Amino acid sequence: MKDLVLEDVYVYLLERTIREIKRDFNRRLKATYPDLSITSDQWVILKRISEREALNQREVAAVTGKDPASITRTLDLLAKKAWVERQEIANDRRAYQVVLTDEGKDLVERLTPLAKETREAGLNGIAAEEFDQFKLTLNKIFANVS
Amino acid sequence: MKDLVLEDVYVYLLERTIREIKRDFNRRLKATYPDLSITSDQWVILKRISEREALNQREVAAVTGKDPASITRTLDLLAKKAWVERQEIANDRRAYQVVLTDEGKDLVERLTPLAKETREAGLNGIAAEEFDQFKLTLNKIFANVS
DNA sequence: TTCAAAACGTTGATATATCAACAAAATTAA
DNA sequence: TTAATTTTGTTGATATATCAACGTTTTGAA
Repeated sequence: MKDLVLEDVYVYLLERTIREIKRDFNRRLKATYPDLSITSDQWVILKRISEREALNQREVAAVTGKDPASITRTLDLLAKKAWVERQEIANDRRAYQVVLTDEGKDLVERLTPLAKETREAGLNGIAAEEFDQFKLTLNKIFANVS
Repeated sequence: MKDLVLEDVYVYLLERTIREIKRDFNRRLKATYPDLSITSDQWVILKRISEREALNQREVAAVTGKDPASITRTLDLLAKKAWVERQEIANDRRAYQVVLTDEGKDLVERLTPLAKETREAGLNGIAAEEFDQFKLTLNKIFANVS
């Protein structure tokens, strides 16, 4: 096989981009809230929960694109920090309803602008059509390998 | 902030795509070599080493886009499997030269077609110009957040 | 209704990522 | 040359990903 230039290995490009996006978010976080200890993965979960009325852990996994096992463990951490609660569901004793505490809601309020900044910084100089095309290709790749 | 449709959250799109690419590779691996135990991260490291004459761990980290600490640990695993060796460097006692064993070289030979398949499967139906544009945008995002 | 199958969440094992702290060695500056 | 700085790799702590196995509960089919 002919060797691929590193920059043609798109898994590499994808991974390094994600890594930097997360770092960028962490930098902004630390700059604004130096004492707040939250990872970008935890943030995504909190944010997604905040956007729904009610959802169980399987649904949290679905809307974040994460594994149910990871969700279990991360929710443990988030619950320990008192940002989320697991509530029993009347008609299904297998599942929990996951909700934000008041503190969790407050946190989401405060951090949402940072997340927005991170997003906009990443998309700086990229027109809407270009971004649309980008998502299109990305989704093609996703569909191809799924 | 106006809510983002999940499919507009590009970190989510990027992550799920990477996840599926890795899964796809694992599926092909298991189908062809059911008893071979190697992760896609380990594979990338082996492959990159195979492409160079000589490199130390810091350089392995660089060409794979990974953290030196991760490289240390993954090389431990690869060495235990006798696919790589750390060789002393004459004029620098801090560093190791990382090389493939014969077994490692053989493995790379055997798995390279699978990697190629995975790559081509992912890019199926995506023209060269479209892929170029995709990389362009991806690199813009990377540059923006770096 | 009963029983098999599916759904939901948890846990264990293993691999990896990240960051900080560290030791040893090499390099640079004074 | 000596001393400060940088480089290289390792280790520890913590978080997350993945997959399999599992217990409990619910659902669906016979």
